[in-house]
Amino acid sequence: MIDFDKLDKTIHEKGRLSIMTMLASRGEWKFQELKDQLKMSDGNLITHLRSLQKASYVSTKKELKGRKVTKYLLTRSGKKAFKEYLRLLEQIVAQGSS
Amino acid sequence: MIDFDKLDKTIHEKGRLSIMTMLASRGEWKFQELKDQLKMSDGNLITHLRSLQKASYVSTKKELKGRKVTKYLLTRSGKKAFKEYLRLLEQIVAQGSS
DNA sequence: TGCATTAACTTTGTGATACAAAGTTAATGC
DNA sequence: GCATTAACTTTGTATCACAAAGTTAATGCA
Repeated sequence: MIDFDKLDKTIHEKGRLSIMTMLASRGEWKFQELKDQLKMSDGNLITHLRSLQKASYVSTKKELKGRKVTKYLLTRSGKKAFKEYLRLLEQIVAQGSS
Repeated sequence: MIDFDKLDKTIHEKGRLSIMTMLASRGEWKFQELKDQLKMSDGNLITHLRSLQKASYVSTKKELKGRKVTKYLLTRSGKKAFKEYLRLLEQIVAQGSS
């Protein structure tokens, strides 16, 4: 049986899962880009980003030239945790398709 | 981009996802079996089962002979919804592994 | 016959949290 | 100096996961 206890709750939430998926598929995303793509409110998006940062899954890069811009990206441990999470998804897919 | 809005919230919760995965992998499960496997409290388990029933994803079969026993199984639309959910998981895995 | 046991619930309470709306700060360009 | 914009923070609400304890009805045994 699949060990559902291992399913990372920080990642397994629609909003954060979508963020993680985006960050995993392409290196860096601006706050505005994430907001546009995911159609989240500022407050909701930043809150999710904060909890991902708190979990050390996501870090930021500030652009100093020009307008204030913050870019978000996965940390090493964020990549690792997401990979592990995907492993579980694969197991679920395999189990469910049997 | 993956359409995360389509991600079925009724299924996408750890407890209910584990129930759905079990029901998808084998036809029928007794309440007690689910409880033992998933290590959930009575209250928590039945609540999740209820919401799955409310969504018409799960139905029951009562055994009349002997001790009171309730068996749970996926409905046709439960199978369909789960299949659709798995399709999305596959997309996430594909996207995340790229 | 009645009592303990068990399955399958229901009820209740609590704590966590997703989400939106509105306000704040600081920098830019006109 | 004033409007605009990005990136926040704060606040409030509604939902909901989960546990604990209580309820009901049936069984099997003393």
